[in-house]
Order: sequence, then structure tokens, then C-alpha cells
Amino acid sequence: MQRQDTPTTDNHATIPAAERHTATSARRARRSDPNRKQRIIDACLDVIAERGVAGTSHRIVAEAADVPLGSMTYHFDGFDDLIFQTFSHYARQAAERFRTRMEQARTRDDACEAIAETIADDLLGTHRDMVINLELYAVAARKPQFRDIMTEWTETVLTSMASFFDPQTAKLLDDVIEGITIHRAMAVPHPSVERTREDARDAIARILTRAV
Amino acid sequence: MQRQDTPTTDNHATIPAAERHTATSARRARRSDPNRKQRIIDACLDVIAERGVAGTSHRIVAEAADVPLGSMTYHFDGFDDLIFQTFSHYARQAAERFRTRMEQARTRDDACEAIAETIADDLLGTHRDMVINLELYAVAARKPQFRDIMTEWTETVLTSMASFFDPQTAKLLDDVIEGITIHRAMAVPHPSVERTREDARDAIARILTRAV
Amino acid sequence: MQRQDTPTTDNHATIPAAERHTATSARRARRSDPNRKQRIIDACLDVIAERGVAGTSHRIVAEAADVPLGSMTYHFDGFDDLIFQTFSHYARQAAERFRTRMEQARTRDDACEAIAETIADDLLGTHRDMVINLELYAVAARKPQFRDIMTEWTETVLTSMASFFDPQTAKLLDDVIEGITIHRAMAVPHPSVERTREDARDAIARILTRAV
Amino acid sequence: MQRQDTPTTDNHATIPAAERHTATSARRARRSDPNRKQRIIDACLDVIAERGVAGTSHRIVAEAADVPLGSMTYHFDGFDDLIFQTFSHYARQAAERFRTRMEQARTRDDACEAIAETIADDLLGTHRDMVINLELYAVAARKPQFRDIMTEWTETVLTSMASFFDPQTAKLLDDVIEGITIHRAMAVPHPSVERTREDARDAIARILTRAV
DNA sequence: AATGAATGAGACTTCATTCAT
DNA sequence: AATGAATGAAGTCTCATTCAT
Repeated sequence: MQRQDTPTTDNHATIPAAERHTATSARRARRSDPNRKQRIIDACLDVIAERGVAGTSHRIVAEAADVPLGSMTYHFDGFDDLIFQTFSHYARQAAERFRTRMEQARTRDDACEAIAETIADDLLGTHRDMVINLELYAVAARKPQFRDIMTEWTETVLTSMASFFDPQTAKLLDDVIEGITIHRAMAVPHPSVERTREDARDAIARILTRAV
Repeated sequence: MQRQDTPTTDNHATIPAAERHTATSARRARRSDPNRKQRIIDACLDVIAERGVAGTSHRIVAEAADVPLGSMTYHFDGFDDLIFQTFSHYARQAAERFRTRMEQARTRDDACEAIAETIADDLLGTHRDMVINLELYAVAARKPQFRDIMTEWTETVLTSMASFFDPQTAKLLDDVIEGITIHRAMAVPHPSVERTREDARDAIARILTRAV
Repeated sequence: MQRQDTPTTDNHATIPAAERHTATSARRARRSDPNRKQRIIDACLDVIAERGVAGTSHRIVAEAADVPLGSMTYHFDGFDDLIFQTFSHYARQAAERFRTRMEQARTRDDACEAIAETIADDLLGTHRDMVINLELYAVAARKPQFRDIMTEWTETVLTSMASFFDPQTAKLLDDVIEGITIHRAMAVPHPSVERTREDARDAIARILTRAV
Repeated sequence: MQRQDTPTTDNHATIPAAERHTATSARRARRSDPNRKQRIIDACLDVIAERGVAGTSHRIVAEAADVPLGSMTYHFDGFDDLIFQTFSHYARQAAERFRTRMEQARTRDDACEAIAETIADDLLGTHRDMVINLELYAVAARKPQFRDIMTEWTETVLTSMASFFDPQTAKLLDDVIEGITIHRAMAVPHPSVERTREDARDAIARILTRAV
């Protein structure tokens, strides 16, 4: 309780007490829904891809995941936590995909191809991934916690490339991956996957030519 | 309104109660205010930098610009228009800055240095620019309209480089600029401006070595 | 935006942005409603009397005052401010009533009768006043700001009695007023107004007998 | 939940997210917990003292008592029952304390001193008791059921005084006790215990002087 | 006997926008 | 031309309570 001109931290009051709702409406039974939390995260990812973080809300995600609104703050410690866990999950998955691709590479050429494929297929292949990436960047630029997600991701990428490229080259390649991703994302109309793959191959080749 | 914000005390950002509306009359009294619209745009840019598009609202911008709330929908055709014009202004300004830098370059080495400076000083020099850039990217990824802003910007950049580099090299350089910008933005802690400039120089050099 | 285990003050996020409700439903026109704020306060007093502060909410008060929910936080700086202003108004009014009664008294006996009437009619006459009084006490016990309301009230009461009683006697009388009020409020069933007035007269007489 | 609360940082009072439910298993492990119900009541009293009935909820009490949320509705028949039993316990205890004090009195003077001590030490000695008292009054004013608690308490008080004072005097004394208690509770800043005891002695003396 | 999981209702607040002035 | 007043929708979050285990 606070007077009108005395700003305090306590400005989100809540429910009264004592006399609360006594109505006992009929309830749908939907208990015991395993991995509901994961379903919410997946749905949240979809929503972010479609409407951006700015357009994401508990209600919309709950609807997308087909869970009651109350589930949101039950499973997540507030909206911010939802966003954090969602991006965290996404980044981990993306990093894993990249590592898998690199692990399957035998030669340096294989590795280059894997990178090109990552750019063209994983990062830009779908509008979805593209948007999520950029939304994550935007948030991370302002929130240190989200930068940690990025750090982890970057480390996995660089580590995965370590077998084929020296650290400096790997970093440069990583920069280029990023740059191409963004620029193609911004292009209107978006270039085709094939075209993007070509461009990626060329860029990588140019960088490596000198390093050889 | 504050969603993905760094925690602030947020004392006066909130809407005043009814009385306060009239109580603040002394503060304003700003009849005949030329370029009020521009002041709103500048304030909006500040707000976006600090709270992201998700945390931006008419009220907060109005407060930051010290204009009445009614001004917002009077000068802008709704919220989206405000954001669009704001980003549009920003991008044009950034492109102009880059062109000026390049125009002052005489040799190819000058040009490289200008690029490095752009990365280190203009795009990453301030947290502000970094955040605004990424916010713009995020929006642009989802809204074609905003992609036009990016297109214009990119064209100015490539055109400015045309005197010193062949198209393909310019594009690659542009990609690297982007990649470095992002990766440094994500790094924790942010590397120093000097360090960033060094890295940028190296990356550019590597790319050009082979092209020469 | 905050990670799950990092308690920050920033835990009441709000609206997204950019893509918000564009629906323009038909609106009732109810502009220009003078002293709407006072009507809300009156309604709030009714609600408190009926359900206690614990049972009071923006929604319920808005409904009682027949104003849209949005009006509540428009006219008041949050729930706490509403409660504060409501009690403040009530206390001022009650103090005024008491002063008027005392001002009309000519003799000491008149004053005694005025006090008895205050107890029986003003403070206990209606269930409404009784409840509001006690709710105010309860809040004031925990919130210093509300204690200020009480202080002002008490001062008015003591000042009003100054013409007829020495300070110490006035204070004792005030204490007795309070005590009778409470005890009768707690009695089950509530004694009649007449009975209460009798009791008050007796108590006052007893206190004054010795002082004479 | 916090409505009319003094501003607190409120870190751990909030509900944990889903995972945290299981994460805290180490903390509890309290099988076979005798007088758990009493522990809940004690905790509830603390919560009421700190946040008022309006700020009390099942969750907060459960947290304060370190029992699982489900315990609340298991041991109590809903929220109102919890509040009722809590106040009931408190009043019985307070009445008992008063009776003990009076039983130890031998002379009428002893009795007067016991009353003064009750006011100064028991009712006002701690902020806690003061708040709880007034919260109880407020609820009792609106709910007959709670008035029964008060009736029982008052009867014990009057009975305890019967050995030393005639009924009418006892009643008046009781009124004064009440009045002083409230007025001191409202004073800002609260007078010291010693000062309060003095005042109480004086008031009692004045009342009795005439009666003698 | 006891409790973790879950939920629908409702809490406060802020929002973009409209409209009379 | 400009704006203060006002509002319905939607925001996040907490609530008491139920129920399967």
C-alpha cells in the first residue's frame, strides 16, 4: 500500500483474501500431461517466429500449446523465464545440429560443405529459424543472461570447427556465417536455398584460399 | 510497460493518475513546437535502445520526448508507423555516416580503415547502436516493409564501396562487417573498441589478401 | 526479463507492442463525467463497508460506481492510492461532523451530549461507519501513511473538545469514545442506538464527576 | 500476494515454478509431523501481523509454516476456516494471559497495575499483537462468527475483573483499555512502553477515584 | 493420510486509440 | 492544430481449490 507519490517496489498488488470466489464450476479433467512443459516451449518458439518476442504473450502461447493460461506461470517462473528457457532450448538444439554435421565430416572439404549447409538449410532454410535467430540476438544485446546462451552456442561452433581449421580461421568463418545469414535474411525477396548455398561456398572458399 | 528490460526502478515512467495530468502543466507549456516530430523520433530511438521494441509504447516515448500522449497519434499513424519512421530515420543516418567515411577515403587502405572504424565506432561503439541495429534486424526479418529499410541501407553501403572493391569482394566485406558486429555484440564482456578495431582490420586484411 | 533464479524487481512485465489489438469495437460514449472521481470514492467506501479492504478490488468498485475498469487506474495511482484517498476522505468528513457538533454546543453538558451522540449516531449508528472505522484502524496499524489520517482526525477531535475540557480529560474522553465504539461494535447482538447513547452518557458522566 | 503491505523485497514468498516443486524435496522430508496444524496457525498469525488478512493467502502461510500447499486445505476447511481458527487461538491465548495476570493480583492496586501492564505489554508491547488485534476487530465487525470470538474474550476479561471491581466499573475500565490501546496504536511515532504504562495508570486512577 | 500437479477465475495494471474540446 | 480525458482489451501473475496418486 503506498501513497500516490511515494514510489515503492511494491506496486503489483494482487488478490484480496477471505472472501474469494467460491464458485465451483465444472472442470475439464486434463491431469497428468507429461512433457507439457516441452510442448509449451515448442509452441512459444512458433509464436516468437511468427510474431516476435514483442508479439508473444502468455495467452497466445497457451493457446498455441493448447494448455490453460494458468499453466504458463505454473511451469515457468514468469514471462521472462519462459522466453529464456525457450531460447535456451533453441540454441542448444541448433548447436547440437551443427556439431553433428561437423562430426560427420571427414575432410576439410566436407567441413566446408557442412558449413554451407548449415547456413543455407539450418539458419536460413526456414523463415522460422531466421526470425528466431534474430530475435535472440536482439534480446541478447540487451540482456546479459541471454548473452550466455549465445556464448555457449558460439563455443560449441568453434569447438566443432577446431578439427579442421585453426582458431583464427574458425572465428572468421563464424563471422562470415553470421554475416551471410543476416544479409540473406534481410534481402528482399529471400534468395533460394540453392543460391544461398552457392554463395556460402564461394565465401568460404575465398577465405580459405589464402589460408592454405 | 517493461517486458524485456533490464531492471530499472522505473519511478516516473508510469502513467500519472488523473490529477497529475493537470499538475504537470507547469512542466510543459510548449506551444508552437517546431520539429516536435523529430524530437519524438529521437526519443523513440532512445527508448528502443533501452527497452527494445517490445518494451516501447506510446506513453513511454511521449514521456521521454516530453510531449503529451495525444501527440503520438497525432503525428504518427499509429504505433507501427512510429516504429517504422524511427528505424527509417536511423538507417538513413547510419548509411549516410558510412558514405561520408568512404568518400573521405583516398586509397584502398583508407577504405579498409574506414570500414574498421565503422564497425568499431559506429556499429559497436555504443551499446545504443548495437541494440538498435539488432532490433531493426529482428523486426525486418518478419516485416517486409522494414526489409525495405535494410535494402536501402545495404545498397548505400555497397555503392560506397564500389570505388575500391569489386562487387563480390564488397559483398563479402559487408558480410564480414555484419558478422563481426554481431559476434562482438554477443561477446561477454564486450571487447574494447580498440580490440574490435584490430580484429576488424585483421579480418578485412585476410579477405583482401587473396583478392589482390 | 530475468532468469529463473535471479530475483529482480522487474517481475511484472506487461504488454507486447508493435502488433497489438487493432479491433475497434463500438464504444459507448460516456465522456465528460464530472466528479466521477468522487463517485468512485463513495462507491469504494460502500464496498469496504460491505466486504472489508480484503474484499475490495478494482473490479468490484468499478462496478459499484458504474465506471469502466480502466477508470480506476486512470483516476487513482493504483489500488493503494484508491484505498488511501478513500479513507482520507472518510476521516476528514467524520472529523468535520464532530467539529460541527461541538461547535453547536454551548454548555459543557451540551458537549457531553454531543459526544454521546457522536458515539451512538455517527460511529455506531450504521454498520457502515463501524466497519469502515475498524478497517481504517487495521490498515493504519500496519501502514504509517494511514496513521497520518488518524493523526489528523484525532487532532481535530481534541481541538474541538478544547473549549470544554482540559487536555487530559479530553484525551481520556477520546479514549473512552474509542473503547465504547469498539466494544459495542463487537457485541452480539449490537445494542440499540438508544441504549448505546445511554451507556455513553454514563461513561462520560463518570469520568467527569471526579474531574469537577 | 501482497496488497496492503509495507514494501518488501519479497524474494522467496512467490510461488516456485514447476521444477522448483520437486527441487525442494530435500528441504522438507517431514513425514509424521505432529502438531503441524498448530504450526500452521502460528505461521498464519505471523503472516497476518505482517501483511494483514488482506495480504494473507494459503500459499504464503504454507511457505511461512514450511508445509506443502496441499496441507492447507487438508487441515483446514478452506481459507475462512483457517483465519477463524487462527484468530480463535489468538484470542483464547490473550484472554488466558489476562486472567493469569488478574489471578496473581491480591489487592485492588495489584489489579490496576495488572491492567496497565496488559495494555502496555500484551496489547501494545509488540507491533505484532497490535496489528492482530485490529485485524480481528475489523473482521469481527463484518462477520458474526468472529464476533463470538470477541464475546468469549470479553467475558473472560470481565469475569477476571469481577473480584476487584463492580460490573459497571469493570466495563468502563475495559472500554478505556480498548481506547488507549487503539489510540496509542495510531500514534505516530508509537509511544514507549513505559510511557504507555504511565498513561494507562493515570487513566485507570481517574476512573476509580470517583468510584471509591 | 497426505500432497504435488494442475486450473479457471480474477487480481492489478498498462496499453493504443478515440473523441470532445 | 493539438491534447486531455477516457476506455475496452489485453497484459502478467496469484489465487483457492480440486483431484489423482
